[in-house]
This record gives sequence, C-alpha cells and structure tokens, in this order.
Amino acid sequence: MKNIGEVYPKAPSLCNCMNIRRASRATTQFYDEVLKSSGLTIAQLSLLRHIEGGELPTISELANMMRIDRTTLNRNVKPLVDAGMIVINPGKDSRTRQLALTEVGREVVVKGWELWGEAQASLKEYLGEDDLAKIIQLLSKLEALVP
Amino acid sequence: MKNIGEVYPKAPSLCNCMNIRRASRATTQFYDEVLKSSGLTIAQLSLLRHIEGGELPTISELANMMRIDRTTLNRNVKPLVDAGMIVINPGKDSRTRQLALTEVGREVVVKGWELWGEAQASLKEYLGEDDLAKIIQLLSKLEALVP
DNA sequence: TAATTATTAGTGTATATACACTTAATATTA
DNA sequence: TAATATTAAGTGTATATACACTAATAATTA
Repeated sequence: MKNIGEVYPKAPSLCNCMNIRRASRATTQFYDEVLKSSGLTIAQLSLLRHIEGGELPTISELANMMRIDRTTLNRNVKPLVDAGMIVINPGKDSRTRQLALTEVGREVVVKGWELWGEAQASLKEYLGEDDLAKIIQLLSKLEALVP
Repeated sequence: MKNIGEVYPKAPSLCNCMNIRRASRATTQFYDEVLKSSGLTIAQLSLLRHIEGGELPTISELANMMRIDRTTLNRNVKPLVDAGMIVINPGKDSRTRQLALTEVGREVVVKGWELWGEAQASLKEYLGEDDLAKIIQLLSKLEALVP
C-alpha cells in the first residue's frame, strides 16, 4: 500500500470553496501518483471506463454521464484518441459520433483499474468507513449546488 | 427528444476522487457565478486577498500560504498583473520578487469580498451548520493526503 | 413543404493545474 | 576562497476546465 504521507496541521481557509479546491487537488494528486505506472490520470481512467458502461456513448451522452461540461470532455478525449485508446465512429445520427475503446484502450483500463483499487482502498482506510460515507454524502450535496 | 440529464441519476460515483472533483467543479461554478459582476473568479479573489494578509509575499511565500503549486501560482498571477491589479517589485533578495496590490486591485477586492460573503452565506445556509463544520473537517483531512 | 427551433459537435479564447527542467543567486562546506 | 548545495523564479509542455460562439443536422411547426 502507498505511503499516504505525514499529516501536517493545515488550517482550513475561511473560504469553503478554496477548502474544497485544495482537497480536490490533493486527492487528484494522490490518485494520479498511484496510477502513474499505468500512464493514465484519474480523469482519463474515469473517462475510459465510462465508455464501456453500456451502449457506446456519443460525446454529449458521455458528458452527461460524467457530469462534466461537454466542451471540456471534448478536449479531454483528444489525447486518448491520439494515444490510440479511443476511436470515434459515426453515430446513428449524422450529428453524432460514437466513442469506443480500442484494444489498447481496454488493456490500459485493466491495468489502471487494478491500481485504482489500491488508491480507493488506501483512501478508505485513511478516512475510515464512517467519514468516507459522510463525505460521499456531503460531496453529493455540494454537487447539487449546480443543476 | 428525451432529456439525457434526467436519464442518468446523480448518484455518487464509485470513484471517490471523481466525487470530490465534481463537487469542486460545482462549488467553483457557484462561487464564480456569484462573483461574476466583480470580474474575478474565486481563485483570483483568493489570490489577491492572500497578498494583503501581512508582509508582502514573494511568489514562493504566496504559494506556500495558498498551498498551491508554485508554478501554477506563477501562471495564475499573470492575468492579474496584465489587468493591473498586481505589481511585482524586486524583493530583498535578488532571487525574489515581491507582490503587491495596486489601487485597482484593492478596489476589485473590496467588491469581490462583498459578493464572496453572499456566496459563503448561501453555502452555509444550504448545507446547514453541522454539515458545513463536518465537511470542513473532512476536506482538511483529505488535503493532508499530500504533504 | 418552407421556416423555425432544438440538438450535436466543434472552435476560439482564457484560466487553472502541475511535472520536468533551466537559470540565477544565495548559502554552505571542503 | 573555490566548489558544492540550496533556494527562488521562470519556461516548456501537457492536461483540465468552461464560457461564448459557430456550423451542421434533425425535429417541429406554421
């Protein structure tokens, strides 16, 4: 298991938005470090995994699933296409395009998913069951700030 | 056509990193929207406010205060210098440079700070005292994941 | 069916993030 | 004091984020 690192006392900011932004950066850095040998960031792994959930999604469907801005997703897809992990095919509708994983993409996800499990388990152990459940609930409520 | 946003329920993700990343995006969008008329983002307002806390900081000192990567801060400072809100003077040490607010910067902070208070109060009302206190505590613990 | 509206995707622009690396200057040590 | 190590800042590169806008296509309506 990863060494989670020494806990220094760091007082929260007055601003709660900055508090969550710092926590988000730290959590991302932690997951990205664990995923490092897979060559994926946590954002990329999440994207790839959402493609295989059910029907092959269009850009807009994937953005809705991931609850991320569509134009952001559009940009995030590009390096994964360049790396040969995603292919973009014509969709049923001439306006749409369908995303799919390549064989390379599937292989990378397998590796990344394994490492992700370690990060996820470390976090669970670090926070404890109760605090983990509570923060999931509270983050969900924060997310609902925006429609 | 059916509304895709309602097809996918807003349940938390399996991945706790994505949960916090989504919550961070939503909270940022909420604060940015409230701050809109000031012309500042919450990240920019926070940066400007940290300059006036005590001694005028160098880039590295400010990065430590804000607990953000120094090179990120370096980039974030630029648009505020371009907008005439910050000036960069030589520091005591030839290696260092000292940041200070301009008169324009101080004026913008006054306006932004007022709006920030509204956003902060809205969030407090939205979450409630107990949940707000709890999430501040948990976010602080998450932040300590990284040294 | 022609005109209008809605949907889907993409682009321009700008900020936010951070790792790897470089340069310059100060501080420490052999 | 000369060599080395440390510190501060900046740059190259790349991903992540999102608003405003455009273009193309499909769906709806007059």
